[in-house]
Amino acid sequence: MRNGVYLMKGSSASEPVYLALRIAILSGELVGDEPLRQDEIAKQHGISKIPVREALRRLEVEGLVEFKPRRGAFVRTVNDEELLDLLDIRVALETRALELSIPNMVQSDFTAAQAILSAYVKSSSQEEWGYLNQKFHRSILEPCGNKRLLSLIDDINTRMSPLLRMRVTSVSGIERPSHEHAEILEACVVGNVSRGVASLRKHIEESKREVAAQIRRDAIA
Amino acid sequence: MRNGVYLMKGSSASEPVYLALRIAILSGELVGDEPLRQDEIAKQHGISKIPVREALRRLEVEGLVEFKPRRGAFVRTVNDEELLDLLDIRVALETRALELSIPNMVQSDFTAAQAILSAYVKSSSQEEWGYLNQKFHRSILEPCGNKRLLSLIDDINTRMSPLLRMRVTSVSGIERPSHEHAEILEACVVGNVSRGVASLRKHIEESKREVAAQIRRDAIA
DNA sequence: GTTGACAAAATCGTATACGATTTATAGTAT
DNA sequence: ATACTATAAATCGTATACGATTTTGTCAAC
Repeated sequence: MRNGVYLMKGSSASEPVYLALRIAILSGELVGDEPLRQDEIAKQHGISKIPVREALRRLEVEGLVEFKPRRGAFVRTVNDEELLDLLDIRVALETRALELSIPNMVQSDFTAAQAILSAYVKSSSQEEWGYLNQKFHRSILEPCGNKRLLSLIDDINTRMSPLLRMRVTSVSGIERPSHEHAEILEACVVGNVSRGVASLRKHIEESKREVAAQIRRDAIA
Repeated sequence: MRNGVYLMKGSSASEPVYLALRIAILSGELVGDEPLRQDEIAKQHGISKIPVREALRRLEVEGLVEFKPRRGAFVRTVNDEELLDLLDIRVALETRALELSIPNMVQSDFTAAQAILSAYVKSSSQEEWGYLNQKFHRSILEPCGNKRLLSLIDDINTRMSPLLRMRVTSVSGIERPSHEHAEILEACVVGNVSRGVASLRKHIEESKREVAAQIRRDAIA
């Protein structure tokens, strides 16, 4: 637009593209190794390549996109090994967060968490299940008071979500995790840090084993 | 360069700028809230603003740089609160890594770690101390076999280093950490996971308390 | 039908150009 | 001197332009 609007009001044409691409990748709309054509994306958003490239560079750091020299950007394919690695990182971060969180929890935290669990058992769709699951975890970790820790946990979950979607159609049903969630919350209520942490750790490690088993079976089939 | 070299061989003019800026910030050469003038940086590297901006966007995601709308990029000032938050994250990540690492450790890992400890007690400068400290931690965590966990630990340490440089001139001398390091390694050698993890946790938490105490004192003075 | 070579098209990465906005400067009024 | 405009300079963010590289398409040779 040599003549016309030169800039947005709030400045930054890259921000909307960044968010749009991020969602497209995380939702699974854009999948493995798909090339991200800069001109095309630019045209879709009615802008030039420059802010598109900035958005892609940001996604690169987040691990969602990969740049290959002179070949442009691609949706990053993450393998099973990475999924298991990320689950171990989750164990580390979430157990620490819960440890810091429990001493800070108050009555309203318990009721909020309990409400999510109630919705959880009633949930039907796979999608809703995953959403509530994440929400429950967040609800018991939020009181930890460490913002960077919480945002790091979110990052890891974000990175995992496309992987999990591919992997776990129905990893382990709803029975086990549901029971484990109740156990964790129970420990929080009575303020038993070590028991809560142990339960959470077992919960995530069990999920990891389930995923590992599924990967093993897939490898054979 | 309308006439002349249009592109690098290995492609990506942003990479060198990215690395240079990263080092400049982490080394403390560029400090708090300093504006990062795009044209100036571009000229220094003999390139245009475009790759400079891409480098800055990458650093933004890493938390080393902050963009203010229409005002450009600034070196991000990190406060004491963030330093303490990062230390808690370190506890989470390193204890988990050690837990996974100990069962994998072999004789050569022990001797390598011991060698670093020996150099450690002989080290004179503050700088060397910090370097060996980080190296010791890495040496006992590396066998964990989780690449993303290790690189996340590196990231966190990277983020902390400018903060620590400002904060800790000599947090706690060399006596305590040196003793604790030996204790951790001892547990690794005998393969006692829970004792090793407990020692490492105590070690980092003690450091955190030292830093917290220093911050408290500084606030008064 | 496959292979190889070459030309055309697509795509990348970045230099340059330029409107918009912010920051610095100068001049005027209080 | 201080405060307040008005104007100039600096700086930002991005559209456009273009050389370099990669990919695709064509066609002849085998």
